[in-house]
Amino acid sequence: MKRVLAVCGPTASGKTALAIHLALQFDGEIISADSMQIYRGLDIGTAKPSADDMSIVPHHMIDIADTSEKYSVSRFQREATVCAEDALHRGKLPIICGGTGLYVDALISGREYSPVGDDGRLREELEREYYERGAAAMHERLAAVDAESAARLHVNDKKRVLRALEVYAQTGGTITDHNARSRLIPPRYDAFMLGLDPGRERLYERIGLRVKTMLEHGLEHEARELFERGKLMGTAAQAIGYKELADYFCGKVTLDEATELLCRKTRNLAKRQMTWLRADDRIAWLCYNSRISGELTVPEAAQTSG
RNA sequence: GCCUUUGUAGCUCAGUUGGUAGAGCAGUGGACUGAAAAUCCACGUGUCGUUGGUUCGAUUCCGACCGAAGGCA
Repeated sequence: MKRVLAVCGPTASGKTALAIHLALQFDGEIISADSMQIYRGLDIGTAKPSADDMSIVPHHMIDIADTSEKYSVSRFQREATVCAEDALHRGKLPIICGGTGLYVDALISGREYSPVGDDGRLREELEREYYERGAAAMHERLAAVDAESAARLHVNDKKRVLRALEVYAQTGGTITDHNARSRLIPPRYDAFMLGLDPGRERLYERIGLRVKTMLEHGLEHEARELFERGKLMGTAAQAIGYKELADYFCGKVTLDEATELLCRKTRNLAKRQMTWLRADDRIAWLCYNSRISGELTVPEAAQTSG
């Protein structure tokens, strides 16, 4: 089976630096699996690799969408697979590097997403009904057609309840069936997955420092440009940093408050990322040593544990 | 110096007409199949500022003291 490498870890754990070292050592190319680095213009706030980094090692799946576009896992799966295949054909080692666990998994595992996407109209309609009739009513409706999904999903899990209803309405089949079939598809790559875990305390400290650096590097200016041009829509509007600063530009909060919120949201994100990664037993966790700069060397990377 | 307000969970604050207290946020754990930097779920003992008094019983009433904010001199 085709072999690939994956570098996983929460935000600010040093993935980018490690991936570049590995790419240089093993003649690899980096495939970013990050739902926000996808977007052109979200540079500082997403800690995108520098132009230098990208000139040393080829990077894929970065700057491929406009911030006004919708993006989705399924599109990522399609496009990133093309990149990985292309790299393999050229004899390069694909190194998947990114903090979006769902995207990493979408590329490695065989799992396929439901053939139907977000049909704007239908989703709008479901949303409207959700507000008119309430969460319980929608959950009950799901239970009538797909009892398993209903049992699995919490009544308040609006996003997933609505998606399950959407899939049923468009395909006539349940998402439960689709998922079951999807699970049987073998993985598309033999992936060796490395995990980076600095530990909670150190991670939070690094996040604080990173936010400070981002602001020094002009995050406010970058965010203001996008904000004033009304360019942040859909998925990109969810990007941490940009949305907090937008509240500041609107005068809803002070810059200090926005900064504090930015740090907090990033910490919340890192925690969720760790929850996702911990549940993945394919990951080999690295010994995270005292080199907190993130400049891990390859021999250190080879010292896997767990 | 006097008067008023105020002191309850890491933070912001509810509350108990006297029977030792609860929300939001933070934090921790978990989930996650076309929004995933999103979304959802679970977890709340803290000398109720200190110290006397009244009371069967006080965080709740009264006094003193300490801290904070405001007002008057």
